[in-house]
Amino acid sequence: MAEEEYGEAVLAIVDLVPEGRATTYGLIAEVLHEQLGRGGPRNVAAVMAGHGSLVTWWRVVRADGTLPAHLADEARQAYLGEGTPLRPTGAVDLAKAVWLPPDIHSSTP
DNA sequence: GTTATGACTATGG
DNA sequence: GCCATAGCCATAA
Repeated sequence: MAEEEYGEAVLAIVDLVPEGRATTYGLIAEVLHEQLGRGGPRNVAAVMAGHGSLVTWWRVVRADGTLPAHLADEARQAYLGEGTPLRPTGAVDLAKAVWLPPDIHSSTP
């Protein structure tokens, strides 16, 4: 159970990512692991695969700023429209565009 | 209960 | 710089 809760949490964080920025599966997974006690980049990806269409999925990239082949093409257009810093390789320049997810473990009273 | 799979990550060649 | 392997976590069959 609680798959929805995990999914909601993932979608919520993704929805919080500001324009022109991006975050990684690992970071989201790490924060969720603090909140829900379970975590894994694979699971975050699994949620995105199922509910990704409901959020700005292109703002979530892999640890090196790249994205799977079937998404890179569409994500690229989104990045151009939002002004997300990209690398010559077509990947997101995480050095500038990285966005740290809200660490509720320390921010929330 | 066991096996297979995945929008992942880190390390080694 | 790119390709292959190992490890990890949860879901689905």
